[in-house]
Amino acid sequence: MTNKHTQPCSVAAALNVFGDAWTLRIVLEAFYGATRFEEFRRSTAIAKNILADRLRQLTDDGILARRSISEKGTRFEYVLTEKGEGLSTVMLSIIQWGDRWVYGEDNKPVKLSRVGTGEGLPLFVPTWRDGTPIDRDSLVPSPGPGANEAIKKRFSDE
Amino acid sequence: MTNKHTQPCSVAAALNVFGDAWTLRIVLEAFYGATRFEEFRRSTAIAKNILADRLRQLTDDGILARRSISEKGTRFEYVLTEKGEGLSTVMLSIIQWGDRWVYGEDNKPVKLSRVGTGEGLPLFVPTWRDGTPIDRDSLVPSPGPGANEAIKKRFSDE
DNA sequence: CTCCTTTAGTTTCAAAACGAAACTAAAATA
DNA sequence: TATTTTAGTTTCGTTTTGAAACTAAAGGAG
Repeated sequence: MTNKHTQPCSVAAALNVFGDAWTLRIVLEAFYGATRFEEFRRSTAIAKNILADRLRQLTDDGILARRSISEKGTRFEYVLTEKGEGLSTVMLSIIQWGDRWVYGEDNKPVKLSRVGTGEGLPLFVPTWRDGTPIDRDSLVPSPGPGANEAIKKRFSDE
Repeated sequence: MTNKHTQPCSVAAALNVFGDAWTLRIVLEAFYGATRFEEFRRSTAIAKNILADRLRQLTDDGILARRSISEKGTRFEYVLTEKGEGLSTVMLSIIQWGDRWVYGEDNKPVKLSRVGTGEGLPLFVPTWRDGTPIDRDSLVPSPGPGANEAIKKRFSDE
């Protein structure tokens, strides 16, 4: 990812990390437990050169950590860092959106449940502290502590 | 997006819709209230040909609806459909991840608050019904109602 | 009504990214 | 020891991107 986005915006910054066709797919497989190069390749059917590149990016960006497995080996495992685990909310909301809007609730390809209980993944809806769902028109953006002049100008009056 | 992903997977399907550098950035601006071509272009600094293409995709994919404004005009507005509004959870979790892991909580460029009260956007964490946060190792994937043979084979025993 | 600016694009063309296939080399397995 | 698997890299044609120039209609100013 060649730092395409330069504007101060968390979504832009996030897209510099995973704004492409494969990165989040790889992260999903890591969530499902994949750790090895061939594991990622088989489960996603991504081309090997692209996979190698993305794993390098993800490692550079601190989402995955690459650890040598078996002394003096050319074998490695890729494991999610804390920053990578932090993407779980993003992953889960994408899964729920795809289930609902692409496949439909009763046609979803994969079901996620809780180990032990078997309880299904509950649909989650972000809410305000009083429990009201956060919808678009209850939200107002304003310059944050790290805003630059452009952001201040843009969000001060509108 | 040339339906790059063919596997039955909600994340793969979602990436066919927004797995690129710009689409979610455009959707964010729509959330912030942008409706017009030039509005999207100014706020994102995207190239015009790319913007035109992405707006077309988003319209084709049912995320935005393109509506003529002012009779017999070549002026249009792009508004989020219900499917597009459905991405709000995804948008919010990306924003929170970027705030936390790219900029840092006390350096975020944009602050989101509730209209009226001014209440800040609460950090949201998906939980099981008993309130336990959903973490990676409490989750187990299994074939869903729309699973094909490949999915069944993959998730039945592991 | 006329000129100027804004909006909403399309076209062109060079540069960058993608991806299939072949190739490499070490390690694990039979 | 031979074969297969793993983890890549290299090559090269195809696709996508993006900056810049170009169109053409609509809106606004005087």
